[in-house]
Amino acid sequence: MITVNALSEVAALMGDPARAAMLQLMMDGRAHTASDLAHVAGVTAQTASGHLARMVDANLLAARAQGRNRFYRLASGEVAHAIESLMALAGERAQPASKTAAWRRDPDLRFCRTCYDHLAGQVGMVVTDSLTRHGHLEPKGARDWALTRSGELFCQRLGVDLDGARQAGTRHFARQCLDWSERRPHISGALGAAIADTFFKKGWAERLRRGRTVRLTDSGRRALGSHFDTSV
Amino acid sequence: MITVNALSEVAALMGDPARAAMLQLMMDGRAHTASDLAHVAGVTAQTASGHLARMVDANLLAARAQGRNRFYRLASGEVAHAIESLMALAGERAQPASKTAAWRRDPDLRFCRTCYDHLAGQVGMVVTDSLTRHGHLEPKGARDWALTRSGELFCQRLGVDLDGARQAGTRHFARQCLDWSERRPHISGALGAAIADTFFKKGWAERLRRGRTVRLTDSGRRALGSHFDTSV
DNA sequence: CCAATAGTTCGGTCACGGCCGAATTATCAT
DNA sequence: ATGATAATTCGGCCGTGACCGAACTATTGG
Repeated sequence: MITVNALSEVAALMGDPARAAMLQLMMDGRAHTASDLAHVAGVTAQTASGHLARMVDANLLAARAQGRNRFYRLASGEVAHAIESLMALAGERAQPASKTAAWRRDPDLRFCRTCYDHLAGQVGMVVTDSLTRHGHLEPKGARDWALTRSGELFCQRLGVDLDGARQAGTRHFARQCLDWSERRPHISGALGAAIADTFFKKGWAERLRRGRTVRLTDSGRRALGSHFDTSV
Repeated sequence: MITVNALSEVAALMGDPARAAMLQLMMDGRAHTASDLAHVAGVTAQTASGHLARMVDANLLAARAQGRNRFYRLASGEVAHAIESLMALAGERAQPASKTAAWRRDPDLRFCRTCYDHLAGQVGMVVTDSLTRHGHLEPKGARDWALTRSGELFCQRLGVDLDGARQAGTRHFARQCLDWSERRPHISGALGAAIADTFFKKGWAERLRRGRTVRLTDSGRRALGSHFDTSV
Protein backbone atom coordinates (compact mmCIF):
# COMPACT_ATOMS: atom_id res chain seq x y z
CA MET A 1 0.00 0.00 0.00
CA ILE A 2 1.87 2.99 -1.30
CA THR A 3 1.21 6.41 0.10
CA VAL A 4 1.65 8.71 -2.85
CA ASN A 5 0.42 11.64 -0.83
CA ALA A 6 -0.45 10.83 2.73
CA LEU A 7 -1.16 14.37 3.83
CA SER A 8 -3.80 15.07 1.24
CA GLU A 9 -5.58 11.80 1.89
CA VAL A 10 -6.07 12.44 5.59
CA ALA A 11 -6.88 16.10 5.09
CA ALA A 12 -9.39 15.31 2.37
CA LEU A 13 -11.22 13.01 4.76
CA MET A 14 -11.58 15.87 7.23
CA GLY A 15 -12.31 18.31 4.45
CA ASP A 16 -15.85 17.22 3.75
CA PRO A 17 -18.49 19.21 5.69
CA ALA A 18 -20.47 16.15 6.67
CA ARG A 19 -17.45 14.22 7.91
CA ALA A 20 -16.11 17.31 9.68
CA ALA A 21 -19.41 17.71 11.52
CA MET A 22 -19.24 14.10 12.66
CA LEU A 23 -15.65 14.46 13.80
CA GLN A 24 -16.47 17.58 15.75
CA LEU A 25 -19.26 15.80 17.57
CA MET A 26 -16.85 13.01 18.46
CA MET A 27 -14.39 15.58 19.81
CA ASP A 28 -16.22 15.16 23.14
CA GLY A 29 -14.37 11.86 23.45
CA ARG A 30 -17.51 9.78 23.61
CA ALA A 31 -18.78 7.15 21.21
CA HIS A 32 -21.84 8.01 19.12
CA THR A 33 -24.23 5.93 17.08
CA ALA A 34 -24.24 6.10 13.32
CA SER A 35 -27.69 7.69 13.48
CA ASP A 36 -26.55 10.50 15.75
CA LEU A 37 -23.62 11.19 13.51
CA ALA A 38 -25.79 11.20 10.41
CA HIS A 39 -28.03 13.61 12.23
CA VAL A 40 -25.47 16.26 13.14
CA ALA A 41 -24.01 15.99 9.67
CA GLY A 42 -27.39 16.65 8.12
CA VAL A 43 -27.22 13.64 5.81
CA THR A 44 -29.15 10.40 5.48
CA ALA A 45 -28.09 7.20 7.18
CA GLN A 46 -26.78 5.67 3.96
CA THR A 47 -24.51 8.59 3.25
CA ALA A 48 -23.26 8.68 6.82
CA SER A 49 -22.54 4.97 6.72
CA GLY A 50 -20.27 5.48 3.75
CA HIS A 51 -18.45 8.36 5.41
CA LEU A 52 -17.94 6.41 8.62
CA ALA A 53 -16.63 3.35 6.80
CA ARG A 54 -14.05 5.46 5.02
CA MET A 55 -12.88 7.07 8.24
CA VAL A 56 -12.62 3.71 9.99
CA ASP A 57 -10.60 2.46 7.02
CA ALA A 58 -8.20 5.36 7.42
CA ASN A 59 -7.86 4.69 11.15
CA LEU A 60 -9.41 7.99 12.08
CA LEU A 61 -12.28 6.27 13.85
CA ALA A 62 -12.83 3.13 15.88
CA ALA A 63 -16.15 1.29 15.65
CA ARG A 64 -17.81 -0.95 18.22
CA ALA A 65 -21.02 -2.91 17.63
CA GLN A 66 -23.55 -3.16 20.44
CA GLY A 67 -26.91 -4.71 19.73
CA ARG A 68 -28.35 -3.13 16.67
CA ASN A 69 -26.29 0.00 17.14
CA ARG A 70 -22.76 0.72 16.07
CA PHE A 71 -20.84 3.25 18.12
CA TYR A 72 -18.10 5.32 16.57
CA ARG A 73 -15.43 7.30 18.35
CA LEU A 74 -12.14 8.96 17.45
CA ALA A 75 -9.47 6.31 17.08
CA SER A 76 -6.89 8.08 19.23
CA GLY A 77 -5.88 11.24 20.95
CA GLU A 78 -3.66 12.00 17.98
CA VAL A 79 -6.71 12.30 15.80
CA ALA A 80 -8.28 14.71 18.26
CA HIS A 81 -5.03 16.65 18.37
CA ALA A 82 -4.89 16.99 14.60
CA ILE A 83 -8.49 18.17 14.50
CA GLU A 84 -7.82 20.68 17.25
CA SER A 85 -4.81 22.13 15.49
CA LEU A 86 -6.82 22.51 12.32
CA MET A 87 -9.64 24.24 14.18
CA ALA A 88 -7.10 26.52 15.79
CA LEU A 89 -6.03 27.62 12.33
CA ALA A 90 -9.56 28.65 11.56
CA GLY A 91 -9.73 30.63 14.78
CA GLU A 92 -12.22 28.26 16.27
CA ARG A 93 -12.02 27.03 19.78
CA ALA A 94 -12.13 23.27 20.22
CA GLN A 95 -13.94 22.11 23.29
CA PRO A 96 -11.55 19.87 25.22
CA ALA A 97 -12.59 16.28 25.64
CA SER A 98 -14.26 16.05 29.04
CA LYS A 99 -15.97 12.89 30.15
CA THR A 100 -18.66 14.43 32.34
CA ALA A 101 -21.16 11.60 32.43
CA ALA A 102 -23.60 13.62 34.51
CA TRP A 103 -24.16 16.19 31.78
CA ARG A 104 -27.68 14.99 31.10
CA ARG A 105 -29.00 16.36 34.42
CA ASP A 106 -27.51 19.84 34.20
CA PRO A 107 -30.39 22.38 34.30
CA ASP A 108 -28.30 25.06 32.59
CA LEU A 109 -27.66 22.61 29.80
CA ARG A 110 -31.37 21.94 29.44
CA PHE A 111 -31.98 25.68 29.30
CA CYS A 112 -29.52 26.56 26.57
CA ARG A 113 -26.73 24.68 24.85
CA THR A 114 -25.18 24.12 21.47
CA CYS A 115 -26.18 21.04 19.55
CA TYR A 116 -22.96 20.82 17.58
CA ASP A 117 -23.20 24.29 16.07
CA HIS A 118 -26.76 25.48 16.57
CA LEU A 119 -28.86 26.39 19.59
CA ALA A 120 -30.71 23.72 21.54
CA GLY A 121 -32.57 23.40 24.81
CA GLN A 122 -35.38 25.76 25.83
CA VAL A 123 -33.82 28.69 24.03
CA GLY A 124 -33.43 26.72 20.84
CA MET A 125 -37.08 25.72 21.09
CA VAL A 126 -38.22 29.30 21.76
CA VAL A 127 -36.48 30.49 18.62
CA THR A 128 -37.86 27.65 16.53
CA ASP A 129 -41.39 28.01 17.91
CA SER A 130 -41.39 31.72 17.28
CA LEU A 131 -40.26 31.23 13.69
CA THR A 132 -42.97 28.67 12.95
CA ARG A 133 -45.65 30.61 14.83
CA HIS A 134 -45.05 33.67 12.65
CA GLY A 135 -45.00 31.66 9.46
CA HIS A 136 -41.28 32.19 8.87
CA LEU A 137 -40.65 28.48 8.82
CA GLU A 138 -42.84 25.79 7.26
CA PRO A 139 -42.42 22.03 7.53
CA LYS A 140 -41.03 20.58 4.32
CA GLY A 141 -40.72 16.85 3.86
CA ALA A 142 -40.22 14.65 6.86
CA ARG A 143 -37.12 16.24 8.38
CA ASP A 144 -36.66 19.69 6.86
CA TRP A 145 -38.09 23.13 7.02
CA ALA A 146 -38.59 25.71 4.29
CA LEU A 147 -37.72 29.33 5.00
CA THR A 148 -40.65 31.43 3.76
CA ARG A 149 -40.35 34.85 2.15
CA SER A 150 -41.27 36.49 5.45
CA GLY A 151 -38.69 34.31 7.16
CA GLU A 152 -36.07 35.51 4.73
CA LEU A 153 -36.87 39.14 5.55
CA PHE A 154 -36.91 38.39 9.25
CA CYS A 155 -33.45 36.81 9.08
CA GLN A 156 -32.06 39.71 7.10
CA ARG A 157 -33.46 42.16 9.63
CA LEU A 158 -31.85 40.09 12.37
CA GLY A 159 -28.48 40.13 10.61
CA VAL A 160 -28.30 36.42 9.89
CA ASP A 161 -25.81 35.59 7.14
CA LEU A 162 -28.15 33.76 4.77
CA ASP A 163 -25.70 33.83 1.85
CA GLY A 164 -23.00 32.18 3.93
CA ALA A 165 -25.44 29.54 5.10
CA ARG A 166 -26.60 28.79 1.56
CA GLN A 167 -23.02 28.27 0.42
CA ALA A 168 -22.44 25.53 2.96
CA GLY A 169 -21.78 22.82 0.40
CA THR A 170 -24.44 20.18 0.23
CA ARG A 171 -25.35 20.47 3.87
CA HIS A 172 -29.07 20.65 4.56
CA PHE A 173 -30.19 24.23 4.81
CA ALA A 174 -32.97 24.07 7.40
CA ARG A 175 -33.04 20.71 9.10
CA GLN A 176 -35.26 19.50 11.91
CA CYS A 177 -33.15 18.35 14.84
CA LEU A 178 -34.76 16.42 17.67
CA ASP A 179 -34.09 18.16 20.97
CA TRP A 180 -33.31 15.50 23.57
CA SER A 181 -34.45 17.59 26.52
CA GLU A 182 -37.52 19.12 24.90
CA ARG A 183 -38.42 16.08 22.79
CA ARG A 184 -39.43 18.26 19.87
CA PRO A 185 -37.50 19.37 16.79
CA HIS A 186 -35.56 22.62 16.76
CA ILE A 187 -33.93 24.36 13.81
CA SER A 188 -30.54 23.00 12.74
CA GLY A 189 -28.59 22.68 9.51
CA ALA A 190 -26.76 25.60 7.94
CA LEU A 191 -29.54 28.04 8.86
CA GLY A 192 -29.56 26.89 12.48
CA ALA A 193 -25.81 27.42 12.62
CA ALA A 194 -26.09 30.88 11.10
CA ILE A 195 -28.76 31.90 13.60
CA ALA A 196 -26.64 30.65 16.49
CA ASP A 197 -23.71 32.60 15.08
CA THR A 198 -25.83 35.72 15.13
CA PHE A 199 -26.69 35.15 18.79
CA PHE A 200 -23.01 34.87 19.68
CA LYS A 201 -21.93 37.76 17.51
CA LYS A 202 -24.53 40.13 18.95
CA GLY A 203 -23.61 39.16 22.47
CA TRP A 204 -26.99 37.62 23.13
CA ALA A 205 -25.40 34.37 24.19
CA GLU A 206 -21.99 33.17 25.31
CA ARG A 207 -20.45 29.75 25.20
CA LEU A 208 -19.16 28.62 28.56
CA ARG A 209 -15.54 27.54 28.66
CA ARG A 210 -16.16 23.83 28.75
CA GLY A 211 -18.87 21.65 27.38
CA ARG A 212 -21.90 22.64 25.41
CA THR A 213 -23.64 24.88 27.92
CA VAL A 214 -24.53 28.35 26.67
CA ARG A 215 -25.36 31.33 28.87
CA LEU A 216 -28.09 33.70 27.72
CA THR A 217 -26.99 37.28 28.44
CA ASP A 218 -29.29 40.07 29.64
CA SER A 219 -29.36 41.59 26.16
CA GLY A 220 -30.16 38.10 24.93
CA ARG A 221 -33.21 37.97 27.17
CA ARG A 222 -34.34 41.33 25.86
CA ALA A 223 -33.77 40.16 22.29
CA LEU A 224 -35.94 37.11 22.86
CA GLY A 225 -38.67 39.49 23.98
CA SER A 226 -38.35 42.00 21.16
CA HIS A 227 -37.55 39.77 18.22
CA PHE A 228 -39.12 36.46 19.18
CA ASP A 229 -41.87 37.87 21.45
CA THR A 230 -41.25 35.34 24.16
CA SER A 231 -40.09 35.80 27.71
CA VAL A 232 -37.90 33.22 29.36
CA MET B 1 -18.29 36.38 7.47
CA ILE B 2 -19.82 33.39 9.13
CA THR B 3 -17.92 30.19 9.59
CA VAL B 4 -20.50 27.50 9.13
CA ASN B 5 -17.88 24.81 9.24
CA ALA B 6 -14.39 26.06 9.85
CA LEU B 7 -12.76 22.67 10.22
CA SER B 8 -13.85 21.35 6.87
CA GLU B 9 -12.78 24.48 5.06
CA VAL B 10 -9.21 24.38 6.30
CA ALA B 11 -8.94 20.63 5.91
CA ALA B 12 -10.33 20.75 2.39
CA LEU B 13 -7.62 23.21 1.44
CA MET B 14 -4.98 20.74 2.58
CA GLY B 15 -6.91 17.84 1.12
CA ASP B 16 -6.07 18.47 -2.49
CA PRO B 17 -3.01 16.54 -3.73
CA ALA B 18 -1.53 19.52 -5.55
CA ARG B 19 -1.93 21.89 -2.61
CA ALA B 20 -0.66 19.24 -0.20
CA ALA B 21 2.47 18.79 -2.29
CA MET B 22 3.09 22.53 -2.19
CA LEU B 23 2.56 22.69 1.55
CA GLN B 24 4.94 19.83 2.13
CA LEU B 25 7.64 21.58 0.14
CA MET B 26 7.11 24.69 2.24
CA MET B 27 7.46 22.64 5.42
CA ASP B 28 11.19 23.34 5.16
CA GLY B 29 10.35 26.81 6.42
CA ARG B 30 11.70 28.59 3.38
CA ALA B 31 9.88 30.68 0.82
CA HIS B 32 9.45 29.24 -2.66
CA THR B 33 8.53 30.73 -6.00
CA ALA B 34 5.19 30.00 -7.60
CA SER B 35 7.01 28.12 -10.36
CA ASP B 36 8.77 25.80 -7.96
CA LEU B 37 5.53 25.09 -6.19
CA ALA B 38 3.72 24.40 -9.46
CA HIS B 39 6.54 22.08 -10.32
CA VAL B 40 6.47 19.85 -7.25
CA ALA B 41 2.69 19.75 -7.48
CA GLY B 42 2.85 18.55 -11.05
CA VAL B 43 0.43 21.18 -12.33
CA THR B 44 0.69 24.13 -14.69
CA ALA B 45 1.47 27.63 -13.49
CA GLN B 46 -2.11 28.81 -13.92
CA THR B 47 -3.49 26.05 -11.76
CA ALA B 48 -0.85 26.61 -9.12
CA SER B 49 -1.57 30.31 -9.08
CA GLY B 50 -5.18 29.61 -8.23
CA HIS B 51 -4.25 27.20 -5.48
CA LEU B 52 -1.78 29.64 -3.96
CA ALA B 53 -4.26 32.50 -4.02
CA ARG B 54 -6.80 30.42 -2.15
CA MET B 55 -4.30 29.42 0.50
CA VAL B 56 -3.17 33.02 0.98
CA ASP B 57 -6.82 34.00 1.32
CA ALA B 58 -7.27 31.46 4.06
CA ASN B 59 -4.15 32.69 5.87
CA LEU B 60 -2.34 29.43 5.39
CA LEU B 61 0.36 31.10 3.32
CA ALA B 62 2.12 34.44 3.22
CA ALA B 63 3.22 35.90 -0.11
CA ARG B 64 6.05 38.31 -0.80
CA ALA B 65 6.78 39.85 -4.19
CA GLN B 66 10.39 40.28 -5.27
CA GLY B 67 11.10 41.40 -8.79
CA ARG B 68 9.17 39.25 -11.16
CA ASN B 69 8.99 36.43 -8.66
CA ARG B 70 6.52 35.87 -5.90
CA PHE B 71 7.70 33.87 -2.92
CA TYR B 72 5.28 31.87 -0.85
CA ARG B 73 5.85 30.45 2.61
CA LEU B 74 3.75 29.00 5.42
CA ALA B 75 1.98 31.83 7.22
CA SER B 76 2.91 30.67 10.72
CA GLY B 77 4.28 27.91 12.84
CA GLU B 78 0.73 26.94 13.65
CA VAL B 79 0.15 26.01 10.06
CA ALA B 80 3.27 23.85 10.08
CA HIS B 81 2.11 22.29 13.33
CA ALA B 82 -1.27 21.38 11.89
CA ILE B 83 0.34 19.85 8.81
CA GLU B 84 2.71 17.87 10.97
CA SER B 85 -0.04 16.46 13.11
CA LEU B 86 -1.95 15.41 10.02
CA MET B 87 1.12 13.72 8.57
CA ALA B 88 1.65 11.96 11.87
CA LEU B 89 -1.80 10.45 11.50
CA ALA B 90 -0.81 8.95 8.18
CA GLY B 91 2.34 7.50 9.70
CA GLU B 92 4.53 9.78 7.68
CA ARG B 93 7.51 11.53 9.10
CA ALA B 94 7.62 15.28 8.66
CA GLN B 95 11.07 16.61 8.01
CA PRO B 96 11.76 19.32 10.58
CA ALA B 97 12.29 22.81 9.30
CA SER B 98 16.03 23.33 8.96
CA LYS B 99 17.45 26.44 7.42
CA THR B 100 20.66 25.02 6.02
CA ALA B 101 21.46 27.58 3.35
CA ALA B 102 24.57 25.68 2.22
CA TRP B 103 22.59 22.69 1.01
CA ARG B 104 23.37 23.40 -2.62
CA ARG B 105 27.05 22.41 -2.25
CA ASP B 106 26.56 19.11 -0.44
CA PRO B 107 28.08 16.31 -2.61
CA ASP B 108 25.89 13.66 -0.96
CA LEU B 109 22.89 15.74 -1.89
CA ARG B 110 24.03 15.91 -5.48
CA PHE B 111 24.47 12.16 -5.49
CA CYS B 112 21.04 11.18 -4.22
CA ARG B 113 18.18 13.09 -2.68
CA THR B 114 14.42 13.32 -2.73
CA CYS B 115 12.82 15.97 -4.87
CA TYR B 116 9.66 16.27 -2.79
CA ASP B 117 8.70 12.58 -3.03
CA HIS B 118 10.74 11.10 -5.87
CA LEU B 119 14.44 10.42 -6.42
CA ALA B 120 16.74 13.11 -7.76
CA GLY B 121 20.45 13.68 -8.20
CA GLN B 122 22.74 11.19 -9.93
CA VAL B 123 20.70 8.21 -8.75
CA GLY B 124 17.48 9.74 -9.99
CA MET B 125 19.14 10.35 -13.35
CA VAL B 126 20.52 6.79 -13.53
CA VAL B 127 17.05 5.36 -13.02
CA THR B 128 15.50 7.71 -15.54
CA ASP B 129 18.23 7.15 -18.12
CA SER B 130 17.96 3.40 -17.76
CA LEU B 131 14.21 3.50 -18.26
CA THR B 132 14.47 5.60 -21.41
CA ARG B 133 17.45 3.65 -22.76
CA HIS B 134 15.47 0.39 -22.59
CA GLY B 135 12.39 1.93 -24.15
CA HIS B 136 10.36 1.74 -20.95
CA LEU B 137 9.74 5.46 -21.01
CA GLU B 138 9.00 7.63 -24.02
CA PRO B 139 8.77 11.42 -24.17
CA LYS B 140 5.16 12.54 -24.41
CA GLY B 141 4.31 16.17 -24.93
CA ALA B 142 6.66 18.83 -23.64
CA ARG B 143 6.88 17.83 -20.00
CA ASP B 144 5.60 14.29 -19.62
CA TRP B 145 6.61 10.74 -20.29
CA ALA B 146 4.55 7.78 -21.40
CA LEU B 147 5.13 4.41 -19.75
CA THR B 148 5.39 1.83 -22.55
CA ARG B 149 4.11 -1.73 -22.35
CA SER B 150 7.62 -2.97 -21.61
CA GLY B 151 7.91 -0.29 -18.95
CA GLU B 152 4.73 -1.54 -17.36
CA LEU B 153 6.10 -5.08 -17.18
CA PHE B 154 9.40 -3.80 -15.84
CA CYS B 155 7.68 -1.89 -13.06
CA GLN B 156 5.56 -4.89 -12.13
CA ARG B 157 8.66 -7.07 -11.97
CA LEU B 158 10.28 -4.46 -9.76
CA GLY B 159 7.27 -4.38 -7.43
CA VAL B 160 6.24 -0.80 -8.15
CA ASP B 161 2.63 -0.11 -7.17
CA LEU B 162 1.33 1.10 -10.51
CA ASP B 163 -2.32 0.89 -9.47
CA GLY B 164 -1.72 3.10 -6.47
CA ALA B 165 0.14 5.60 -8.60
CA ARG B 166 -2.64 5.71 -11.19
CA GLN B 167 -5.20 6.46 -8.51
CA ALA B 168 -3.38 9.59 -7.41
CA GLY B 169 -6.18 11.99 -8.29
CA THR B 170 -5.42 14.27 -11.15
CA ARG B 171 -1.73 14.40 -10.44
CA HIS B 172 0.46 13.89 -13.49
CA PHE B 173 1.42 10.26 -13.85
CA ALA B 174 4.91 10.48 -15.34
CA ARG B 175 6.21 14.01 -15.29
CA GLN B 176 9.55 15.36 -16.38
CA CYS B 177 11.24 17.15 -13.50
CA LEU B 178 14.32 19.27 -14.16
CA ASP B 179 17.17 18.12 -11.95
CA TRP B 180 18.97 21.20 -10.64
CA SER B 181 22.29 19.43 -10.15
CA GLU B 182 22.21 17.34 -13.33
CA ARG B 183 20.42 19.91 -15.48
CA ARG B 184 18.38 17.25 -17.20
CA PRO B 185 14.89 15.93 -16.49
CA HIS B 186 14.33 12.96 -14.21
CA ILE B 187 11.13 11.02 -13.62
CA SER B 188 8.66 12.57 -11.20
CA GLY B 189 4.89 12.62 -10.76
CA ALA B 190 2.93 9.74 -9.28
CA LEU B 191 5.13 7.16 -11.03
CA GLY B 192 8.32 8.80 -9.78
CA ALA B 193 6.92 8.73 -6.26
CA ALA B 194 5.95 5.07 -6.56
CA ILE B 195 9.42 4.14 -7.81
CA ALA B 196 11.04 6.01 -4.94
CA ASP B 197 8.70 4.23 -2.55
CA THR B 198 9.91 0.92 -3.94
CA PHE B 199 13.52 1.91 -3.33
CA PHE B 200 12.79 2.76 0.29
CA LYS B 201 10.62 -0.29 0.88
CA LYS B 202 13.21 -2.71 -0.53
CA GLY B 203 15.94 -1.13 1.54
CA TRP B 204 17.82 0.08 -1.51
CA ALA B 205 17.84 3.62 -0.15
CA GLU B 206 17.34 5.34 3.18
CA ARG B 207 16.32 8.87 4.00
CA LEU B 208 18.73 10.61 6.31
CA ARG B 209 17.27 12.14 9.45
CA ARG B 210 17.28 15.72 8.31
CA GLY B 211 16.98 17.33 4.95
CA ARG B 212 16.51 15.70 1.60
CA THR B 213 19.70 13.68 1.37
CA VAL B 214 19.20 9.99 0.62
CA ARG B 215 21.80 7.29 1.24
CA LEU B 216 22.09 4.48 -1.30
CA THR B 217 22.60 1.18 0.56
CA ASP B 218 24.87 -1.64 -0.59
CA SER B 219 21.89 -3.64 -1.79
CA GLY B 220 20.79 -0.48 -3.55
CA ARG B 221 24.08 -0.37 -5.44
CA ARG B 222 23.65 -3.98 -6.44
CA ALA B 223 20.08 -3.29 -7.52
CA LEU B 224 21.22 -0.45 -9.76
CA GLY B 225 23.59 -2.94 -11.39
CA SER B 226 21.11 -5.80 -11.80
CA HIS B 227 17.90 -3.92 -12.60
CA PHE B 228 19.15 -0.71 -14.17
CA ASP B 229 22.45 -2.08 -15.54
CA THR B 230 24.46 0.87 -14.31
CA SER B 231 27.24 1.05 -11.77
CA VAL B 232 27.60 4.09 -9.57
C1' DC C 1 13.00 48.79 -27.60
C1' DC C 2 12.32 43.91 -27.82
C1' DA C 3 12.43 39.27 -26.33
C1' DA C 4 12.11 36.17 -22.49
C1' DT C 5 10.41 34.91 -18.12
C1' DA C 6 7.17 34.98 -13.93
C1' DG C 7 2.78 35.26 -12.67
C1' DT C 8 -2.24 35.97 -13.03
C1' DT C 9 -7.10 36.03 -15.03
C1' DC C 10 -10.68 34.11 -17.81
C1' DG C 11 -13.44 30.58 -19.93
C1' DG C 12 -14.77 26.01 -20.73
C1' DT C 13 -14.23 20.91 -20.02
C1' DC C 14 -14.57 16.90 -17.30
C1' DA C 15 -14.23 13.53 -13.57
C1' DC C 16 -14.42 12.58 -8.75
C1' DG C 17 -17.11 12.07 -5.04
C1' DG C 18 -21.10 13.23 -2.17
C1' DC C 19 -25.89 12.53 -2.18
C1' DC C 20 -30.21 9.95 -2.05
C1' DG C 21 -33.78 6.03 -3.09
C1' DA C 22 -34.40 1.33 -2.94
C1' DA C 23 -33.34 -3.00 -1.33
C1' DT C 24 -31.02 -6.07 2.21
C1' DT C 25 -29.43 -7.78 6.71
C1' DA C 26 -29.47 -7.94 11.61
C1' DT C 27 -31.38 -6.99 16.06
C1' DC C 28 -35.03 -5.88 19.23
C1' DA C 29 -39.88 -5.77 20.83
C1' DT C 30 -44.48 -7.64 21.16
C1' DA D 1 -44.18 -14.87 13.71
C1' DT D 2 -44.54 -9.89 12.69
C1' DG D 3 -43.38 -5.32 12.68
C1' DA D 4 -40.12 -1.61 13.85
C1' DT D 5 -35.53 0.18 14.14
C1' DA D 6 -30.37 0.42 13.06
C1' DA D 7 -27.16 -0.04 9.74
C1' DT D 8 -25.28 -1.25 5.34
C1' DT D 9 -24.74 -2.05 0.12
C1' DC D 10 -25.90 -0.93 -4.56
C1' DG D 11 -27.00 2.03 -8.43
C1' DG D 12 -27.52 6.25 -10.56
C1' DC D 13 -27.77 11.35 -10.49
C1' DC D 14 -25.55 15.72 -10.30
C1' DG D 15 -22.76 19.65 -8.68
C1' DT D 16 -18.25 21.30 -7.20
C1' DG D 17 -13.86 22.19 -8.20
C1' DA D 18 -9.43 20.96 -10.35
C1' DC D 19 -7.44 21.29 -14.68
C1' DC D 20 -5.59 23.40 -18.92
C1' DG D 21 -5.24 26.67 -23.15
C1' DA D 22 -5.17 31.23 -24.32
C1' DA D 23 -4.57 35.83 -23.44
C1' DC D 24 -2.76 39.46 -20.55
C1' DT D 25 0.43 42.20 -17.24
C1' DA D 26 4.82 43.06 -15.10
C1' DT D 27 9.66 42.75 -14.61
C1' DT D 28 14.33 41.75 -16.24
C1' DG D 29 18.14 41.84 -19.38
C1' DG D 30 20.40 42.45 -23.66
